Amino acid sequence: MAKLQKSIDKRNALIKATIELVNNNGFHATPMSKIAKMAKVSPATIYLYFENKQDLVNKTYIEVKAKYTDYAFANYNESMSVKTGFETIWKRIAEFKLNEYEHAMFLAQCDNTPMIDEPSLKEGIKHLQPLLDLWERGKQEGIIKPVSNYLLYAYAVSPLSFLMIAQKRGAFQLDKEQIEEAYQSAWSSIKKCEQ
Amino acid sequence: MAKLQKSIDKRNALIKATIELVNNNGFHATPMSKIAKMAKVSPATIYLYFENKQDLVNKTYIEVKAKYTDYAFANYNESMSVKTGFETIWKRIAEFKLNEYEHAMFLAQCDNTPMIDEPSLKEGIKHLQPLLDLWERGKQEGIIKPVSNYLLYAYAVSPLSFLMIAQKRGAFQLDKEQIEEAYQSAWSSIKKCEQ
DNA sequence: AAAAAAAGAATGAACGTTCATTTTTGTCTA
DNA sequence: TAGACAAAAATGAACGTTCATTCTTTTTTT
Repeated sequence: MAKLQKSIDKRNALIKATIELVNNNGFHATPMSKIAKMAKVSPATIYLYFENKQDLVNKTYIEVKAKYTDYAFANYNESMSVKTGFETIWKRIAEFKLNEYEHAMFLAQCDNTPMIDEPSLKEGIKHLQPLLDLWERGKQEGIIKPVSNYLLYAYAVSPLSFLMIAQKRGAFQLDKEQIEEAYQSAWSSIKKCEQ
Repeated sequence: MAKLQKSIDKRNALIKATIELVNNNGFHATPMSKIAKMAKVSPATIYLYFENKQDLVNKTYIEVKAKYTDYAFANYNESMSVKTGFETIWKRIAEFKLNEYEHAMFLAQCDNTPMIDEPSLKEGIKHLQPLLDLWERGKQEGIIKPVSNYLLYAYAVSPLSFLMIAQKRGAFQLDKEQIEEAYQSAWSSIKKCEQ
């Protein structure tokens, strides 16, 4: 067990270093040698855990995406009403983007860049399924606008990415009240009018 | 004039090649030699027009950003009402993101990556000023929600970036009706309630 | 024919990856 | 239980390649 434990620690250190360095310098400007140094490991050791640099960054993406969605759905269960369920998920997503912004920034970079290969991007999308299922239910119940889930996501969730980046750049600071207001705006955007 | 003309053509070809290659491969995977080849120019020639690779990509960013905002404000003038002005600008932004998506994708990558240096990012932001001015006027007139311009942008404009990327990835297709609906959603998000 | 622009080849540095070797871990034997 | 030994893990140095940039020469322009 000691052996396995040690390995997992190193793997985690490599993933952590990758996130931090890619966030600060971008994929192109983070050499394997720097990742190794930050993880306190020899460059050669990386290749015991990952096939190559692309594999390292793909796996990092998938792990961070899983972390994101675990976080988002932590307080949610399917017996909730559509409205409560959405509020629960949305607020967790907001919390993640604003508190765990190292991870959120990394995802934003991956999602706007040809950094990650297609299969890994596909893999990452799967994790959002519970939110899509909730919306489908909402549409059937006549509570949610009968439009594509892409539109719902764009209206209600994607603004949080913009706010996270503006906040991270120090442009302004979000407080509790603004988050509540942003939530109301998100819900208004996706709920069926005048129910 | 012939000399200058020729130079501008080459410069434009270099900028165009940079956009296309960075879009497809990312900054890290587009060597100067490929940019040169696509622009039908020797690698050494690039250095007659730009200081170095970073300068090339910075200048490309600023040019594309200027193109974006010129496009966005083309039909707008300050004598319009707040509501009409916003609709005019918003629809042009939508058009740009969906039709000129090569340029829009490039901007998205720049804005989510440490690819562009800080001064050039700052330079690029300036161009949005007319929209911010319009919002300030709207707040004074009691038409627009009295909240930070960052929030207004997040609610009303940033969803378009998400939709552009989804569309570009072939995930789904936006039609006229959905754009109109997205506009209504955007306007609802920023207008002061129940005026 | 001088000056400017452009070209291709050359250069040196940096990078991803691999190789040969050492260190650590875990197991088996006496 | 001590010690030997095989397997696994880890390492630092080395390799070959690629890249941004520069140098020298050629072509074009005026």
